[in-house]
Amino acid sequence: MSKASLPKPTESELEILQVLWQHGPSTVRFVNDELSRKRDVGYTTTLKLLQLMLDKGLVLRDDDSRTHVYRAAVREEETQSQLLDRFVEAAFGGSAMKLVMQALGNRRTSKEELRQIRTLLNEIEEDKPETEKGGPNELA
Amino acid sequence: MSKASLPKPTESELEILQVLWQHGPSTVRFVNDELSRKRDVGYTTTLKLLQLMLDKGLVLRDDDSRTHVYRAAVREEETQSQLLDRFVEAAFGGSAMKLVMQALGNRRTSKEELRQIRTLLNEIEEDKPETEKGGPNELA
DNA sequence: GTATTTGTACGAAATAAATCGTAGATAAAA
DNA sequence: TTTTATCTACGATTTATTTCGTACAAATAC
Repeated sequence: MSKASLPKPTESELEILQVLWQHGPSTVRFVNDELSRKRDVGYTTTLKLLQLMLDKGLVLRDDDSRTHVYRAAVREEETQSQLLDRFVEAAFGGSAMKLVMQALGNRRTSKEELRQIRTLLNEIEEDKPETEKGGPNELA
Repeated sequence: MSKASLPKPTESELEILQVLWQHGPSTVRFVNDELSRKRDVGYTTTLKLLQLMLDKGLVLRDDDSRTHVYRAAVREEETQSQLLDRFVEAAFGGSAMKLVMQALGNRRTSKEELRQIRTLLNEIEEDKPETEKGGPNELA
């Protein structure tokens, strides 16, 4: 299995992955511009990060032209799921329920969102584990 | 506000906080024994960590007797909430909904847990925020 | 053609986190 | 009392992460 062998992205790397997930394959320049919208980052810092991520296998790149194009090598939901497991373990002592309750309790949730969750709950309860086999669910 | 000024605990520090939250005020020895159940940690490592956490204000200590007793200086739910915010931002691009959906979707959830969530959803919808005020909830 | 801009590579410094060893004090055991 | 165990303090090392400077190649502007 190659999945599990990929290293957990650091927080900075995650930021970059977010950009790639959201915008698709991008140049260093573009990624850096995106990151710069939030905080101050040097161009070569972003470049270096992407190079390290390439080494780690977190991204792939097309270097046919001088200006390289990077794209995510890991899937968003998979990565999130993996990080979520670690986070639940670290911060909530393994109780995903506690986390969900807090996430729901601590912020205002719209009617629509509540409806979505109810729908999901129903699906889970109806115990139809093979609704969309294989891949992660396509919700939200 | 002093709340927001407390630094975010690292992963190791969180492990220690979990012990203190779960067992109450504890000696270094006890904390270390607890941590050792999961992984290999040297006694002085745990000691040092607790000392650093004291500096940061994450724990308090009673050093009346030679064997110091440490206790959490931050509340569990507050800390979790704070970490949750950061995590949602970092890993889910700010979408708490995505996180909840994944947390629910990606693992087997018991009938009882589903019931609890439904109850919470009802409370949220009915807009009665004071069901069980004050104390930590007894869930999970 | 020369200068300027834009790009990659990569070493190295700055920062943060975790781990451990050793010293010295106190307490408990022998 | 002497020895052994337990405890705190704290410096130093290791490892991970982030950030940046400099060199140099290629493209673009003048």
